[in-house]
Amino acid sequence: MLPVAPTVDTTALARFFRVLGDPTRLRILELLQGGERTVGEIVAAVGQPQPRVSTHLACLRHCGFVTAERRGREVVYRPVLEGVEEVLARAARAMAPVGERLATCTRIGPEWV
Amino acid sequence: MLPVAPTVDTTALARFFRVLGDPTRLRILELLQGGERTVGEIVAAVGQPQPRVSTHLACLRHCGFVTAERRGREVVYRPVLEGVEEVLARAARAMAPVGERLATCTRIGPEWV
DNA sequence: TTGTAATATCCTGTTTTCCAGATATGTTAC
DNA sequence: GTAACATATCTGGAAAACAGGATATTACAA
Repeated sequence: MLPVAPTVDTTALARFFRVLGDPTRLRILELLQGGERTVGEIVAAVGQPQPRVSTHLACLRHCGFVTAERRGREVVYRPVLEGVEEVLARAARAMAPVGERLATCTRIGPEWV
Repeated sequence: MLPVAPTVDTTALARFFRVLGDPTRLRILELLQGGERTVGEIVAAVGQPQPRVSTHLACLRHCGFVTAERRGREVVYRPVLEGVEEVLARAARAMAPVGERLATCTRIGPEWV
């Protein structure tokens, strides 16, 4: 079997999934699906230190998942990438049968449970 | 705003996305959507060293994305997790507007382009 | 201007993940 | 049994990603 060219840009797609591959970023995206939120609200909602949340927001921003708008001394975040909600929903459903395994599987390399 | 409990198990979901967050694993999954394949075929198709492919296959196996069946001296892999195909398709579409950015964004941490 | 609130960035150490290559296991043929 | 083939695992090392905390930036108020 000859090497096969990927049907989509797997590099970009993998990176897309990697952005989604962090619990905090996922929670932020979920939260923003409820409408725009200030950083302060997001920090309070995910219950993690502000610098960390800010870094994750920067990631989502740079990768084009969300946009930020300054309003006075606050900054409001809002989702911009269409279809992400759908991806999350489908993934949550697809994952269900292996949820247990994924939750306990702490590593991706060897030392698999 | 009070801390909000995640609507889904974000830890497991994040890990799910992490499994998808590698180009080689993505290519393997795509390939397997065309039906079952032996390891040899997969190695040839993705054009990467056999031990590496084997490790990625182990990951997909342990996480419940695929199953393996020994047939003589070969091992045949086959997808088992329903809905993954759909997730990949939706993600590929959702990603399109930011594909460029994701492709050039080599890091997730600082040093953003 | 000085202070304070809101947010962003930088620095450092640790963990996770990946790769490369060597080697082990299992299967069939001779 | 031994050789050849197919696949899996192990080892070490490099790099990416993450956490924690200090610090910088921006905007507003007194």
